[in-house]
Amino acid sequence: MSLFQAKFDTAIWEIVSSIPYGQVMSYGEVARAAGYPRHARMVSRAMSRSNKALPWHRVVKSDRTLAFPFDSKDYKTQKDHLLSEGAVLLKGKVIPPKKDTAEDLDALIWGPED
DNA sequence: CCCTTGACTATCT
DNA sequence: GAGATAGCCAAGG
Repeated sequence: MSLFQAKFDTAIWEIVSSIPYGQVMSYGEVARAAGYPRHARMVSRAMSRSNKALPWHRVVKSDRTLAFPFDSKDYKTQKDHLLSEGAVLLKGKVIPPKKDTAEDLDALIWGPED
């Protein structure tokens, strides 16, 4: 295992573990927060290398859609986890369950249909 | 080495 | 907003 992976993986795992219940971060945001800008594509690799239980389902693409193919099993698994945490998928985009701001209520009530 | 592969992104049309 | 395009960068063949 390369030295890069050793440090990179640890940094990534820490950030992913810090994502609050029901919330999400993009691969690029995680990479940046871990101190590795431009390494968005490495984030998924670091997560799949983890043997511990990581809330990987809280990591999505920069446009807030899921990274897996729509018909894949992984897509369904991730979606189920997010839904169970109170999030909602609108037009494929994850909407976190914050019900205390007018902005989010507007998104739920007036946002585009399915 | 050179080439290909991604659970990616920003920036054009 | 949906494609296309060009960067991105470690791994593995």
